[in-house]
Amino acid sequence: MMQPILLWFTRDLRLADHPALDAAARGGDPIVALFVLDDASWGSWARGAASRWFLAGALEALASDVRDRGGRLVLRRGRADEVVASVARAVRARAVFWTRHYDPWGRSVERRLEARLGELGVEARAFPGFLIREPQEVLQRDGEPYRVFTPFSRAWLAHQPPHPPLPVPARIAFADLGLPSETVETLALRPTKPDWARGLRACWDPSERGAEALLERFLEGPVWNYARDRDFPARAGGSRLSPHLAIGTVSPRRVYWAALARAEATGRGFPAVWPFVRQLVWREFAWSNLFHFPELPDRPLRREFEAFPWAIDARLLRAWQKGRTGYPIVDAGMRELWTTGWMHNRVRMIVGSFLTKDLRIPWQEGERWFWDTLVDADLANNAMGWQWVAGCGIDAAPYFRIFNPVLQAKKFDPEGDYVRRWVPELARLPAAWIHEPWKAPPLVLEEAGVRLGLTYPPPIVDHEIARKEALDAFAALRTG
DNA sequence: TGAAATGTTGGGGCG
DNA sequence: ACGCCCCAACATTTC
Repeated sequence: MMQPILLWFTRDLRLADHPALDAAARGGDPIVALFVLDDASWGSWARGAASRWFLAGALEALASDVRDRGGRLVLRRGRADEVVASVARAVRARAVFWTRHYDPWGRSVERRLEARLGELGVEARAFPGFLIREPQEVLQRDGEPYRVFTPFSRAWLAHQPPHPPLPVPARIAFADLGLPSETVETLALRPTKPDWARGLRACWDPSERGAEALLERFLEGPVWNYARDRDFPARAGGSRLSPHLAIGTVSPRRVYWAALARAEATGRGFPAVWPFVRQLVWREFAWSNLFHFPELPDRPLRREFEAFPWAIDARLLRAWQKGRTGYPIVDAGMRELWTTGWMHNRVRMIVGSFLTKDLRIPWQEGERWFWDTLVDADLANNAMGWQWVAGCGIDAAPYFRIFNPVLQAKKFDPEGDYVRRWVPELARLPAAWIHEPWKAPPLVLEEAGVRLGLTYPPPIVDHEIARKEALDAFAALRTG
């Protein structure tokens, strides 16, 4: 038998627009498909629970696609560099191909792997595919990375248009060499004793086909109203592709091209899809940030924030996590997250501001919670988002930008539909009071069946006071 | 990808 | 008729 190519799947669990797979298939060599569940190399940033659930489904779907082509997706756990090298040796691979990482942990795994493969005399080739552009491509004139989104996006757009996405290779010679393999079950990616994944199953199809369906649905209509609808959490204005982009069941380039092609085909042109494409560029910006500032997930990029007087309070943190803060829009968001593994982006900003400014709990606590509970948990997006909302990032909201949860709710959930959906104990309150039930007249509360402190908590902090305290804390930071 | 505080303007009530 | 005041509406500044 010809020497196979070992295809190490990472966050690229798809067949379409997969440069490493395409290159491997092109030569006609047999391809051994391998996925390694490696928690150790990522340390405290090993995948969280919700994204493990999503991963399980994506692996099953990919395994099925590989099986349909005569092969078998080999599943292993352990240090990826060790496992990949040992499988490469066992199958006498000619080469190992994979999709490149951009986070510091993945990059060091790759460096160790390259060294091991070098010793074995096996070719090692890393391909793009996780991002549309490489982070090294989009730099300022002086070679420094951009620190502000707008100029980054301008420069990003000014580059040559990306290549069109690659189709699924017509012929892929996936091999089944009878290698020992875990199963998706033995990898224990899904919850068992308390099965909290019911809401996730109802929401997501974690497969390449699921991603394709979402993309098609989105481009059939919602994309044209994206700019108008995206900020209203009760509307289905977004694509919901984020978990697929995080795990690679769709490529960002495919999404980008599909949007542009649809704009073209319907005679609308680029501006019609820019608000949506812009979100893809934000993702590129986040990964550029992480690539150039590898401490992004753990340390504030504005170092003075190391000295910020946080107010750590486990009781308040738990109330936030459980969606029992007494601020309906915050609680709705946190419960949507818990139930579905996803939260509307506008609401992510509101709950983030509430945690870091109103409760003055360190942004890393929020980042951790999101990391564990989001199906779309993405190291760069998550870290950048939390640093942004806390005011310590490089293109961050100024420290004094404190969201008022009631005003935000009235503005972006004017009828209260979002709150009604996720905080059912308030569902019968009229829109006038639903975002601040503590101000509602007793009779209104009674008619809606709301008993503050019993059926729904009173606010755990007073926003007016918390806001002033946060500003004082920031002032203390500035004067040193 | 804010919100609150403060300043300005102009219409209208009223002595 | 006039000046004064109030205050809503809007703009600007500040946090």
